[in-house]
Amino acid sequence: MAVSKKAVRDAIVDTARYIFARFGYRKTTMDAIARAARKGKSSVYYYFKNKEEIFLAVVNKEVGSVKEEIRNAIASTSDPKEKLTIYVLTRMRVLYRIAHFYSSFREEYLQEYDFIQRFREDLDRYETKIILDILRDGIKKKVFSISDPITAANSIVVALKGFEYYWGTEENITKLEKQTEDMLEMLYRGILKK
Amino acid sequence: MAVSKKAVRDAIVDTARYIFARFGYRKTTMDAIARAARKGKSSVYYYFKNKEEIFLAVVNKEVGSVKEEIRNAIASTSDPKEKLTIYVLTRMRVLYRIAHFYSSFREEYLQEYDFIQRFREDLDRYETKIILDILRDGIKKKVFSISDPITAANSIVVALKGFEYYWGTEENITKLEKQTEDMLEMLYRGILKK
DNA sequence: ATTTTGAACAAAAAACTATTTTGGTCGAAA
DNA sequence: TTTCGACCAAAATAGTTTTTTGTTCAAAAT
Repeated sequence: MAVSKKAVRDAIVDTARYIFARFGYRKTTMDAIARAARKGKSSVYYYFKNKEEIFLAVVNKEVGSVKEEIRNAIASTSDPKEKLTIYVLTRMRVLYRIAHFYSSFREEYLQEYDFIQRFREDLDRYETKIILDILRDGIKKKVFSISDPITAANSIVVALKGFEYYWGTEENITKLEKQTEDMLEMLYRGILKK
Repeated sequence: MAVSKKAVRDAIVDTARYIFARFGYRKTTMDAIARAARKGKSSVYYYFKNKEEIFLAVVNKEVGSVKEEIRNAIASTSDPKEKLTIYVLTRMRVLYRIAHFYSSFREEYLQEYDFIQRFREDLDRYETKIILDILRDGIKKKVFSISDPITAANSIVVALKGFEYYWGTEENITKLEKQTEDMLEMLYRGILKK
């Protein structure tokens, strides 16, 4: 056992990631994955039950990376306002980058696969929880004034979803970053006169 | 000329609306439209150049109705805050209703048709303008305090887009209404402590 | 003059068939 | 324990025929 089973599995996941990104789910073949991983096709089946399991592994790892990247970004400060800003901006950039990396999926009928739906819901819950934590911390530290943090967190998640539409069309991220900062400013100050 | 040419045209548009809603764009046939309008297939061509022109007429009328419904709704008050609330809630309800009426389009690959894209952009500009007008009026009336109303209007449009995602999945509108009101509350007050 | 329609036709979609590719299995070899 | 060639059924693709559909047009009806 020169290399561990897990190491080979991980290597396959890493190469599969590029194949999936370039060809989408449907047009990616097991043979292509195997060849890219310098393995026989049936060897791949020694590590994975089927195609869906490979894809799930890819997505799982991707989600893990996203969460870690965001976690690292918001760890840089303890100021709630700053933390929320960094969270929202990082989230926007990371998801924009991923949407462009997996660009081939745009022309695929994604809603067919219901495990995608489940991942979205999972990510939504994760987002809501992070935001909620930041909001609660901000309330405790007397930075935020929010009567119902859970509701507020949900609203922020919904509002951030609005950017999704532009990931496909908008080619340069600068505008989106500006737009994100603008929305945050509004969120902080509100628009009502005191 | 018992009935005007325009009247017949309008009647065809009205019946075509239901056919398109039930079958989507691609699966709607000229023959089906003609039969539903109690006309020979070639008679329809006396009123419309082709299939796309009929569909465009349907969409145009729909957009007109939406705009009118919203215009009527926000005419009920002159208070800026109330007006913005009514606008956002009405918009949510109207678009939710339309998304459900044209439900067959969900399984159609809509992005193929670029005239749909143009309608979205048109509606976006319309929305931005309405919101901007309300914001400016609110500033003048010392109800709102906004440094850059154009930017704020854009941000609100983006945030409202977030609801779009739920039109397909969410079956009862009550949750969405509640969610909309929550988001508005946050928009008004902001979350920062003064 | 305006409106309607049946007949006709090219283009597109659908149905069908033959062929190839692909996901997945298994037993043997390394 | 890991790799892989051989194999198979199912699915995708390519190729062909048949049917449907969008559009035109000249003639008939109003």
